[in-house]
Amino acid sequence: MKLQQLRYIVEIRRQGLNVSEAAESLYTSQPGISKQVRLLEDELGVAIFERSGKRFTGLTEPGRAVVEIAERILAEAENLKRACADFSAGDSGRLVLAATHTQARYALPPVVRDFVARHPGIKLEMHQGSPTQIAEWLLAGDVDIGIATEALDRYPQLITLPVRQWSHCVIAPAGHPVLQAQPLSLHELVKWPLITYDTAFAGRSRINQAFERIGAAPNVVFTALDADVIKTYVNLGLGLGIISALAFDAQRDSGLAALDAGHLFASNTTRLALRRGIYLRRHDYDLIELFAPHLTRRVVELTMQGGGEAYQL
Amino acid sequence: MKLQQLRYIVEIRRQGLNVSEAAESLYTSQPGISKQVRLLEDELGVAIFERSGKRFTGLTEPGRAVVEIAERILAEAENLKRACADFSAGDSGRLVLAATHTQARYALPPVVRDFVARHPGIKLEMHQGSPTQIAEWLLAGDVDIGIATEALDRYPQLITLPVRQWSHCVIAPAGHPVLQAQPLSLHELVKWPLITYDTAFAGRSRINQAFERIGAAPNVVFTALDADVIKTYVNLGLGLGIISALAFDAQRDSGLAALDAGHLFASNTTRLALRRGIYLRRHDYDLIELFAPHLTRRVVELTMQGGGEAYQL
DNA sequence: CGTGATTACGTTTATCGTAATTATA
DNA sequence: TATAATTACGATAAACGTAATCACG
Repeated sequence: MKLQQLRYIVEIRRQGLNVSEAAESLYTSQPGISKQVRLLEDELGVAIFERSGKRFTGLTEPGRAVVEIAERILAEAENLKRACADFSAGDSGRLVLAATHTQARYALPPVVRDFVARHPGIKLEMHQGSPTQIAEWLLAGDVDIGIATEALDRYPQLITLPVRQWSHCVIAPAGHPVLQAQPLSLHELVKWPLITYDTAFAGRSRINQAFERIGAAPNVVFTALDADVIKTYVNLGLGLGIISALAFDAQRDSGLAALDAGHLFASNTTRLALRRGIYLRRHDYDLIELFAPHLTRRVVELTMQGGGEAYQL
Repeated sequence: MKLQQLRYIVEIRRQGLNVSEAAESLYTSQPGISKQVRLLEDELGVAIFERSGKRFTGLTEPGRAVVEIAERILAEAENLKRACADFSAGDSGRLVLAATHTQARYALPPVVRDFVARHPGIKLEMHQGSPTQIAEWLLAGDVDIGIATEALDRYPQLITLPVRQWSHCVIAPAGHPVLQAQPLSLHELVKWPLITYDTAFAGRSRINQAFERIGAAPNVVFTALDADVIKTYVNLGLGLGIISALAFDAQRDSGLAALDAGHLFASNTTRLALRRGIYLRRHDYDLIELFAPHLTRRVVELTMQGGGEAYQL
């Protein structure tokens, strides 16, 4: 059994059981792959692929097991290279971060600033995306560290770690009558047109749940993907905004006033996600700890080997 | 990077950094290994072994990471072969079981009988040992499935699954005055000489805890590794026995009487242990389910991929 | 000096690519 | 008939073993 052979069978499956395409994507010849697959099947004593004549039509039952294990082996081989690159390259390399708007705009800037100051040799890349996009990027190996509030814990192939809890706030133009409401209630909110996040973003699910629980239908006139857009329309007087408390800054948002809404909507947990089983370099640990000081190297290691559910905020 | 090279470095470490011995144990030449190690180090760009001149004196820091990952890769490669052997050989092969006396003597016989009847082609091996021995065997890969009440959950490299709960009973020669005690109490027990398990066997720890909690010192005159020995001495009138309720059978143990002691000592959980990350064959699943019907293939798979702590009895 | 790693070198085997062949949709 | 896998074959390279060399204790 050779690592090369495992690469071949994994790639054949990835390319929809087309050996020719697998050969092309691996920059080798099609007969070479064909032969190695045969040799591997002979050595293992089982057929990996179902064939009708000469075409590959599927994976056999043992083939599914073999490919699954082969993928793990190749992933570990990648880890091995990463680990060595980590040691030999010292403070250089690339770190790819993916985050939602809320995180990228309001939570990460100081972290990124400190990180690049501390690791000038490392190329820090950052991609903004939706929670599900971030999860997909992580699974595909395009991204090292993902940060979001929603969705990440729904992927069993990802390890997630709690970063911090936050709640929502309601924003209104300065002088708006709702600012007199003491205390703020959901029944008060349903009287006004509302502007908030799109579904599956920044705790929108918790907002829906809260209104459902009291049986009232909020008048959501506009939804956006980020708090900046919401603020813009609140400023125009289109309605009240419900945004993450992280996103409001009294100084910068001078024309607006905010009311805490932590008692109205369930709180949210920002989560950091990693692909299960990946090798983390020293910089990865460093960035994680800069962002969430309680997520020390030790905590992260324990969570990764423990299966990913141990740590609680 | 070749699997062979990984085998070489892992074996060198296993043989105490002696390349010549590694070559011997792998039935190959010493210069061959030497060269491949060099090639691997060149490819990875890091030194794996520390050398003083030509002697290997230790692992470098990246070397430790490399060897650790290499071991995982090789373990997965073994799993791959096991998986294929499982499919191609059909109902044949070897299954090695390890259990403590209590389990081997009282819980496993019907399971073993049914298993060999159902899988006549499989060579079922059974080894009796102490809980820590069983754990070590599992870690070394000498044993497929381990069963014990103590110690197994203290090894993070093992996955453990709860099989069933059981409690202790007190046995006495027929006609012994303690049999009149209604209900049986710890204070009653301390009046008599006691015979029970050695430490670290069959829930002895729970027995100690119970007496400590009431601040009384039990008069343990004799300890044994198994209930059969204990019964023998109870029969001789040396004292009362405290044994697993599983181990008492009114018919076979005709000269003895038993009193339930479930209310005196905390109950124990028999656990089944597997090495983390191992590939389980169909027979492995079958034996597990025969022994513990609630541990279906699905439950075991979920526990293994979840990290080993999910399932509760 | 003896143990043990490296270097040198020749044999063998395996890998890969090109070209020809065969089978399926 | 076109697409795609297998077979055939030759060139290249990698792996391995033997023998000789070198370094440390």
